[in-house]
Amino acid sequence: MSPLPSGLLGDLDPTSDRAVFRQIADQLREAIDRGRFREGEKLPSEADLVDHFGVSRMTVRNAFSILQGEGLVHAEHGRGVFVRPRPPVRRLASDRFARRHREQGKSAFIVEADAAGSHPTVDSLEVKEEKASQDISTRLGSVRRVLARRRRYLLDGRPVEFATSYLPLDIARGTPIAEPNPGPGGIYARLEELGHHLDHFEEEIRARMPSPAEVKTLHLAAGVPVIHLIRTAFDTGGRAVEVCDTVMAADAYVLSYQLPAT
Amino acid sequence: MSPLPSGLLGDLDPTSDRAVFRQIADQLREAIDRGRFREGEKLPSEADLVDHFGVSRMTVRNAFSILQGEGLVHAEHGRGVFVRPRPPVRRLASDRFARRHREQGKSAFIVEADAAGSHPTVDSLEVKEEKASQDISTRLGSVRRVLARRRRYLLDGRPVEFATSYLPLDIARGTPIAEPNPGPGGIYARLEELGHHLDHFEEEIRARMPSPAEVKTLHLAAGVPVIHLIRTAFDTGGRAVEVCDTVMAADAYVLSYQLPAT
DNA sequence: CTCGCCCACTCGTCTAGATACCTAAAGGAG
DNA sequence: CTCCTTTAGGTATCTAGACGAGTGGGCGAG
Repeated sequence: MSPLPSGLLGDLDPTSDRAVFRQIADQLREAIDRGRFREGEKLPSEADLVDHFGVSRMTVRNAFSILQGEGLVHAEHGRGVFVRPRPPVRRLASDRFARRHREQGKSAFIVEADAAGSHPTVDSLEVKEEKASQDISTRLGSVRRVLARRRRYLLDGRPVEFATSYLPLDIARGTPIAEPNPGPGGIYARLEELGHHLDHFEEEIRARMPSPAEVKTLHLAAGVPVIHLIRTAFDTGGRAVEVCDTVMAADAYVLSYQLPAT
Repeated sequence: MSPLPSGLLGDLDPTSDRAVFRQIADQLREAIDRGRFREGEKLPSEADLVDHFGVSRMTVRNAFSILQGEGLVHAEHGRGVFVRPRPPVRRLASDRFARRHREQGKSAFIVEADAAGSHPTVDSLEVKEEKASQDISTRLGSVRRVLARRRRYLLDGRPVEFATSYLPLDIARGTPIAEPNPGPGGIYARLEELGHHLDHFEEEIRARMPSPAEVKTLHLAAGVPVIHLIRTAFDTGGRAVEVCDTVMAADAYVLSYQLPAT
């Protein structure tokens, strides 16, 4: 219960219209922005702040809850509240599905993570046939049932992405694509071997807060949104041959695209 | 203080490990997902839920606070808590900067919004020379000062996007680009007229929770992330001629890109 | 020295109020 | 009829305290 170092945080302004817990949140936010507290560093405990500001504990907790919602800090039960470190991000370039990257033998995720010096893992593999949702059916051109390939990607043990690929049964059934491990180069390599020469991809990107299930699967901290990416692969005949639905921890990714100016 | 319609919400499970306020949040979330409460509809008041579940008010508020963080509901002081309606989204296609779209005379934003039947506005215009931040300087190739063009875009009165364009002074100073209204086709049209023939754009996309300033500028509800897009325009000589830093309300946008498979 | 236990510290959850302020509708004064 | 006041029903903020439970260090037993 050592008192706060004086000067670290200021006083409240009783004349202000701003609610006390917001003022406290503002002070902490500013201290973090100014680098007074570094990444991973422990903030003053709730009890410290109760003493320093002379408010009740709920008020302090309200302040912390604001900062958590902003993704600035995270609380650890029994330890304290910490400045949330910015994890290393994974950059996705727009040429990541270029044919030349498929010749290697490993999946794009593994190759890329190895190059970045991280330790990649893939788990939660599930491959099965199922009924297509309305949305997937529309994107694939009115198919009823699809082959679904689900998997989760981890970097250095941290889950960062959860993806499901959907393929029409007439394309995928009975091929290596329906196997848990589709072989070198991934399913895009298999699709081309099967005569579905890929022409282009379309990607749709949204960002939103995660559902409770996504929080669990991706071990998301409070205040971390997800990037929801839906990619459709088209063959040279203009047919949609695959839809991949991906949910990514937003703090782990930067997406990068090149657009022609023509 | 009319009692809740029975059957709308269930009971608590006292044997569950799950905290009471989470159980309440779960029930409300499920009721919303199942369509028991529609978009814009008012949820039971805090007092109703206090009575129904036999808990204290703080517990109910905690439950609401979870749902707010998920972007599912929003509270209106003195009115109630409402299911947050999903606003119409603006789709950004990857060909939105194609040269053919520039010949029209109006800015891309206006044309597109008119086509979608919304009422577009642009405000908060500011054009001035300033010192380049480290990041902007790097992207533009070590320039010290830049012309900054700031503006905010609104759809039907709702702010959806806040953007700043940065251009090297040797390109922009003294040209229509330095005017508040750069003329038909926007600054990309002017750049081409000035001999900077555009070759391609690079876009970097991140998603995160907004800063307090962004919440204010974009009138963001709780639980709405922002999409942060940084676009760099390159001329045919490979020089970066503009960087545009855009912050978008994530619930108002779907980004769409086409990637070649080659 | 090592292991296990205890205790201090810390956040998590919940209660039971009090006061403030906002909104909307009803009702009364003009 | 119009406008203002009242009032009921909402959320916003804050207090004071209780108990639960995870963490980690210190200390004593072996």
